[in-house]
Amino acid sequence: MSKKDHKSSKPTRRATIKSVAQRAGVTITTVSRALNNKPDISPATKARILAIAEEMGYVPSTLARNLAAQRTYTIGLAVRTIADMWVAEVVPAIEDGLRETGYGVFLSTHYLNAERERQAVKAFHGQQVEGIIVISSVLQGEYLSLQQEWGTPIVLIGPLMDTTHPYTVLSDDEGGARLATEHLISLGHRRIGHIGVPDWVIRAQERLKGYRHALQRNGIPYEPSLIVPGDAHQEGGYQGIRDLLSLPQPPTAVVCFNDLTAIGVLRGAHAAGVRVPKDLAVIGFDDVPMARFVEPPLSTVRQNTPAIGQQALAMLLDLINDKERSIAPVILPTELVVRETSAPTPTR
Amino acid sequence: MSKKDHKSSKPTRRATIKSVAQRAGVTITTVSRALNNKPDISPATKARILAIAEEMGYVPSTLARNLAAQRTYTIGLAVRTIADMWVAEVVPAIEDGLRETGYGVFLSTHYLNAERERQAVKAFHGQQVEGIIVISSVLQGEYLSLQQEWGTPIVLIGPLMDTTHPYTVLSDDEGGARLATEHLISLGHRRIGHIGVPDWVIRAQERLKGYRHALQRNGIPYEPSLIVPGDAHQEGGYQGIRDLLSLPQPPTAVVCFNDLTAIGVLRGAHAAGVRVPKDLAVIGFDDVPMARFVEPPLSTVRQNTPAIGQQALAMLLDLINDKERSIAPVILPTELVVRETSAPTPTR
DNA sequence: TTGTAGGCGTTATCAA
DNA sequence: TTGATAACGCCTACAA
Repeated sequence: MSKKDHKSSKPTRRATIKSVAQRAGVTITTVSRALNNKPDISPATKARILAIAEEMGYVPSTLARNLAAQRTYTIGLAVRTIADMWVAEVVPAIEDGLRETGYGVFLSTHYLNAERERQAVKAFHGQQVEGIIVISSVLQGEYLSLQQEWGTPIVLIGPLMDTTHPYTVLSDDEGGARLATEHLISLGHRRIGHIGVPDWVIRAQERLKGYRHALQRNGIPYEPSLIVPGDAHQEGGYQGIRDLLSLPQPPTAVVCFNDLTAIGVLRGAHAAGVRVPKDLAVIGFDDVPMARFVEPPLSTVRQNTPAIGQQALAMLLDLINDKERSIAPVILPTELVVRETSAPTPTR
Repeated sequence: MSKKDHKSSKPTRRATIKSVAQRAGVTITTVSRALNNKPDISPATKARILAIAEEMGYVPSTLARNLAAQRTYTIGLAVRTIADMWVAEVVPAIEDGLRETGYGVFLSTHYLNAERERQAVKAFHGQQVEGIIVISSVLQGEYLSLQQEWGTPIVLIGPLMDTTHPYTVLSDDEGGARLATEHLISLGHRRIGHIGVPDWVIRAQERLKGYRHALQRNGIPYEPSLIVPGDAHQEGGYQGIRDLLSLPQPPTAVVCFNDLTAIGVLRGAHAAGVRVPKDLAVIGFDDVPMARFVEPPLSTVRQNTPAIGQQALAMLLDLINDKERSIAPVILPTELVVRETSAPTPTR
């Protein structure tokens, strides 16, 4: 049994509005009216046509419909990768918000590669999407001109992006880091380390800023030796905590750029015979799924990813529908999640 | 600064083949030839037209092109949810395979809801996709007729599906479970429990079958009391192991339907004061990311998800291009991942 | 209430 | 080598 049996043996073409019209003995205009429940049609014929259409398995061609209407009801979604918790939480929010509207979603993955990202967005334009959302982007300073050239709204979200773009939604990273740091301070810690990432990651600077503000607000002097760079991965956390612990006066707590870094810290501390949270308090950022499964379960800061998706979509739809929109970025609050890696200082 | 500045200030309509033709003083036919580098055109006019098109920022309308050509170079991808490791591993494989071909991907999430799934697939048909891949499906016995009615190839993959559909790619669940069970047997275990899921999950039966075959091959009698149902979640594992441990002769090892079940077992065993792997060996299925982060790291069986995606795509493209295709399901091997929850029996 | 006819932006088939 | 013209499938005035 080959393909032929399933496909080619059925040379019957796809049902069109024309074929339905013929079968119903009316013109396509009438069928069109029935399908789009326009007023000017008798209930009887309408019902009859609908029944016939149903029976013939007729599904309107979006292609033709869109060509006529000069719209596509389609948006493009370019993501770093699908295998990422952040993306996995945002995309459903966008998709669900779109469900009611009848929009379709084109998906493309760019793996944080500039050329791929550019290609993906160009392909979307070729496909005549009405708007584009990019989740994590490495392109800098290109989107505004593309948006203008194409007349297609582009909204940027995600941990990596061109923050100069006028249409963005982001988490309050500064506030989140401040929350984390103040939590540790409230537990009595005064020597608090920070493991970040290289400077070019914009959001990292926000988080570092939040850390510094928290210290400042509480009259704790900022000490550069307590700041070490990481790499947003476990390795960086592992190495970072080793460095911090080898200081003459090591910190009693550490704020990490993200959960992966924090998990690296947990390992590094364990390897160095330092107990968490007894000897060292640790806090991450992101609340990745495995945060609750590490030993001990990680205290962290959670972003409201579904809300980010919703807001980004709302922004995009507003732009598509020519609604006025402030170009100020939408900034969403974060939430402290206290688990077991944060405890009072031993001395207290 | 409002949206207007970015979009509406550009009231110039999108360039069309017609406007390019006018500007070049030729007919659209000639322009079409120039753009699609057809033979019958003089190099001179071709160059001139191309230059003008470029200058006008002309991009052909995919909509019109597809309508005329009756092709869309687009496939539909209906997934259970994006926030699932299995999906997250398969989708990139499909996307990457498609990248070279110039096909676009429509994404839709159905959350294992029959009506949503039906709608998603119908929407794809409306969008005139050339093929559809459904990742995890609850629709039974519908796809074959849809495929025939629409003339659109449909390939099913994922842990849940209509196995009667002619075009499917799946993991060798039976073999995987056999692998897991034989691993435990080779460690000296003879009383091996099994925590499964309700019968209606087809793939679960395969896994149970693999478990039984392994016992049989090794001359170990099958004992129904060692088989308890689970729910594919932690709760089922937790409860299941409590039940098994309360047996007069509890098992020394347990094969779980999936990793979540196994993690539940780990908790249940811990709560009951049973040490893993010293008193009880545990093995899961799927190798979810957190499998390596639980304590102790979980032994499990991994599916070759990227290969599943690749095979599904290859199958779909073959069907689209009217290549002959066996209707036999493609079955891909699994791999044993030994970590620390499986150890020899204490008595040995 | 129903039908006619033109248009949406391309491609493709004939003629010229 | 170029141009007219008919699809493609649907929508929407305008007519009947």
